[in-house]
Amino acid sequence: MAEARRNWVNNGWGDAADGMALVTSVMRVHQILLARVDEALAPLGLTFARYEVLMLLTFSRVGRLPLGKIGQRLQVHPASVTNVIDRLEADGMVQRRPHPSDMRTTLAAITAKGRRTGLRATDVLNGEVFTQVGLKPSALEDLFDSLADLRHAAGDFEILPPGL
Amino acid sequence: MAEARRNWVNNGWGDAADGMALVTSVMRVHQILLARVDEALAPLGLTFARYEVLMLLTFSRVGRLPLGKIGQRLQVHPASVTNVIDRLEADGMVQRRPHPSDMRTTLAAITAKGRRTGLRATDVLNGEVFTQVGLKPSALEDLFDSLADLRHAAGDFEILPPGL
DNA sequence: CCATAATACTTTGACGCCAAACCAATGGGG
DNA sequence: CCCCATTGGTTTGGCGTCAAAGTATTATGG
Repeated sequence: MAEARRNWVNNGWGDAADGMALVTSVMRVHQILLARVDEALAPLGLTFARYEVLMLLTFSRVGRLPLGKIGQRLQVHPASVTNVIDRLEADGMVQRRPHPSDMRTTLAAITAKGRRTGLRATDVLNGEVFTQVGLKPSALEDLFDSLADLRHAAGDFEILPPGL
Repeated sequence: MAEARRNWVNNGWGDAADGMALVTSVMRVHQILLARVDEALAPLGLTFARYEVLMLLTFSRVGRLPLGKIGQRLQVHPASVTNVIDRLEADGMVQRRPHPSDMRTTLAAITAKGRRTGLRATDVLNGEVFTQVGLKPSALEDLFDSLADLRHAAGDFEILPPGL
């Protein structure tokens, strides 16, 4: 990593070296954290993608959302949503239901098993990952803020739910 | 994102809220940056994974490395290396060669086309991504340092090449 | 010196992500 | 009122990642 940065500078790309190093760094940290999360979730039959959907539904008022809404909130492609919901449904954690008035849209409704599993997954993640990042609380907050700056600079806008 | 953090606090998981927010944030930033990079590289027939291999070979003394070494340096699974090299070889940017003394190992050797494409890709990335992260240089460095701290806390050690 | 362990790569299979093409249903504008 | 654009999901196909099993080859210990 430091070596790559050196190579950049030595080739006259010094103005881009820090950006390159940052991008590489983010890729690596992502890889590390995702591995930690997925390892912690594996015993519950979940992945991070599935877990995110479960929690999104858990925190929704009625425990059900249109697939499209899920994609928007989690910022993933519709095809990915279809895929994840397929698997959650196969595991009985979610159920597809028709939308009462719009026959185009499909609702994903979380089941009792889905809620149970999501709750247990949260306990595991809180204990094994989220509280074990390895940075002092203040450093952790600063890091989050910097990443938020980067997201905003990239045009990543918050999609607030109706009523917030 | 801020909403998810609120949900954590409201459920008595306040001690894990910042860690959760950080993990989510890293996932999102990774998604944003990878999309930027792959979009910039697409016209050249490259992806970030392929680009990394190309640059690793470019900066190696003789332009050739054992596949296993590539996996170690880039921190990816051997199967991923096989996969990426397959594609680079199909595009004529790399060539598999037998190791002179150890018949088990395969060397990946970069071709002239590989070097050309890697160089052009670097120009594009430097101009369109690495210098356009959207943070002040100082903020960018701080962010990199924080991520480095996190990596080190996670036991991510540098694998220096022989002679550094 | 040979049987066994370790190393290097490939294959297969599962998962995630995205783009493009494809249906089904809704909703305007003529 | 009907045609057509838009919206919502699914399908297909391509790419990347990893784990586990399989094949070769090298290295080692009895």
